[in-house]
Amino acid sequence: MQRRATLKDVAEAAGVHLSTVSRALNPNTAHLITPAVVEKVRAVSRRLDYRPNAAATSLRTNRTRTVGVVVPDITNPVFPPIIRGIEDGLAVRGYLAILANTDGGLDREEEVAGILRSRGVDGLILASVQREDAAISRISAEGVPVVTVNRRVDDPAVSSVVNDEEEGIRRLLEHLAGLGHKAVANIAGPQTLSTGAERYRAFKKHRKKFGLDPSPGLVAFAAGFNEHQGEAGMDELIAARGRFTAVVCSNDRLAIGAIAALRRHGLDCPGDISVTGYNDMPLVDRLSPPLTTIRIEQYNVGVAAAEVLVEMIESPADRRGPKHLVRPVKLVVRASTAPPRRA
Amino acid sequence: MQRRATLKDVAEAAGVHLSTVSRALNPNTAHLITPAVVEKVRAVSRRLDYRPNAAATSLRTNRTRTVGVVVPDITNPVFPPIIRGIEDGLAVRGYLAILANTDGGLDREEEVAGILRSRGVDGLILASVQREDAAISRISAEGVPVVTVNRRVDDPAVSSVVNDEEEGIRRLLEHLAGLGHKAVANIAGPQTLSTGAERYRAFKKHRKKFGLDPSPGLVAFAAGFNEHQGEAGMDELIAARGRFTAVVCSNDRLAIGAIAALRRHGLDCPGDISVTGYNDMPLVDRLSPPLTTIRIEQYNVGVAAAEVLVEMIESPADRRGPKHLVRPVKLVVRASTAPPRRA
DNA sequence: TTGTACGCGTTATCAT
DNA sequence: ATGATAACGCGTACAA
Repeated sequence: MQRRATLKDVAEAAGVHLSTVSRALNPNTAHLITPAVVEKVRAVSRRLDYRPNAAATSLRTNRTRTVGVVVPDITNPVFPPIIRGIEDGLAVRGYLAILANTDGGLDREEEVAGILRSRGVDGLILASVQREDAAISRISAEGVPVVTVNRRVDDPAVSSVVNDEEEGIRRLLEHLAGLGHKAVANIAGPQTLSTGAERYRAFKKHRKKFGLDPSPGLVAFAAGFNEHQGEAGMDELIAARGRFTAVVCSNDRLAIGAIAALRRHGLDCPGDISVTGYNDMPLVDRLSPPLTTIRIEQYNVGVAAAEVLVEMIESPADRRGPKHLVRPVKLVVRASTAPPRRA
Repeated sequence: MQRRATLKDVAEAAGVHLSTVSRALNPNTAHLITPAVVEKVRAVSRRLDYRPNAAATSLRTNRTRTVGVVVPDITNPVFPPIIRGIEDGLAVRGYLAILANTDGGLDREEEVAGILRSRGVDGLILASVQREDAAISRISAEGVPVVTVNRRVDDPAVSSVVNDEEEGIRRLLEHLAGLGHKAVANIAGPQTLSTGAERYRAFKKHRKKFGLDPSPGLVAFAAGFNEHQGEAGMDELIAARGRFTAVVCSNDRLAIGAIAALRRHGLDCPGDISVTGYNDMPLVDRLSPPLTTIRIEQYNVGVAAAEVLVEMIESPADRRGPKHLVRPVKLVVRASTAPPRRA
């Protein structure tokens, strides 16, 4: 493993001073140098395969061109497309992503953010936040560029890129009402997460607008966005003995669990009960039945978050207002929804 | 954004010399310092929330405690669990992962590896390699710690952590033969990838051992590990008009496509044709029919790769032999396989 | 046991 | 237009 070439090596080989090389190689300062010299330096640098030492650069500049990306769990199918968008969005701007998982814990998130910060990341993209997230508010207030993605914190000072939750739920209820459903139940997600809370709020609001049965027994709250909680939620709805012909689930995984529970109770989806999801995760189009759901622009949400963050990083700290982007969503109708059975 | 505390700040606050602080805070050198002083320094350091500047440290030590993780596409459901294993394996050893996607291109992989190296990563974990991968062989030969995961390169000098492909295919064929199948077709994966090649080799070998029909018309080669190629492969098998009652697919995504093609041809799985996958990706247990497949220890493979890499990084360069780990696999029988229909 | 001093590879300021 | 030089924050060989 031979030593990597440094500025000094290039300078000696090119017969100029080290600082001349530095300037010639830096696009922002190359104009200060005689074109011929620039050419020569470039040639030598290429010949020696010179690569700037990132550690030295960031020691000087206080920049790493690296950002921390924090997710609850990369294994959750919602996140990979978002992460991919983030990485691509960062890459075109010359940034790299360090990825970390928190498993949803608030303290673990703070710990991870700390580790990332001491590695000198230029900013943080967080998919792991809860609505009340004091640590994140504090970090952001300290001037660290931060943007949340997919979810947001209640504190409006923290930038975010999220999906149009209200419109998604509205479209689902419109679809179900259009099919003739009068009583639509809801398996709501965790209310500590903006996604769970906003979808639930939208559910209540638009249920009323579409004239659907407002009985409180038609709502079950899931403690987490997973299949197990979806099963439990459906069990709860059935045990409450309310009458409903459709269930809006706060995300796809809850819907998958809900459908499994229906099956366990000898009920057919969509024959007896229609079920909807949210997110349009990979493979939900291949389930049985294929899931009617809301497609979010997972990839674009990621790209947008990267853009917002890089802009924050590269703009002067003083005129950095928080930015809040809301991405559009789309209704995808598949076979898990059908008109209600005639009474 | 107030300035972060440095060694100097701590030294002044503690009334000792900067180098004393450095030693006191470094576990390897703390024993050189009077316990009382160590205590005091630690206290002050905590009070000032001192965090070593990673750039400065790595400028001195030539270490970043960061490794590059290169995958074809994080969006492919096979990879997230592996990546999660890698990250957890790295984290406990104090390393962080920078993630990058290549979309399968060999030149893009080399480019990415270059970017990562110039960021000073201590090593590389590659899930993206092809069997012939000159760039990787060269990088590894230059002394950069490298380990491939899930796949391997033909060059045995490059360390790897892979799954027991032969045993997986053997178990599948044993299962199918046990059900009474006599003619089992194969949708083989890309032969440029070790997974595709090894599974195909094992298929030929064990097909013979189990006395199954060896007709060449019973094999279709897929150009990629995706649903689309699975459909095309099944179309090809059907068009070839060979007789078979089961199809072993080189991975789950091919199997998903194959089942879709069967349906398109008016055939039932497993009624008319049994189908098997490989990998046991998330959600394949919820498909219709739930997929019989081989479960690989995705998470553990990742953890093992992290271990191997860190060991390479931290052991003296001279006695670094390549290491090759093969992880066991498990047959998971679900509903996509059944006895052949009576002739 | 602790202090001194140098250098890691850059960027940026100053002078020429 | 280019050269000299200080400084970024840390680790460590050497001296005391």
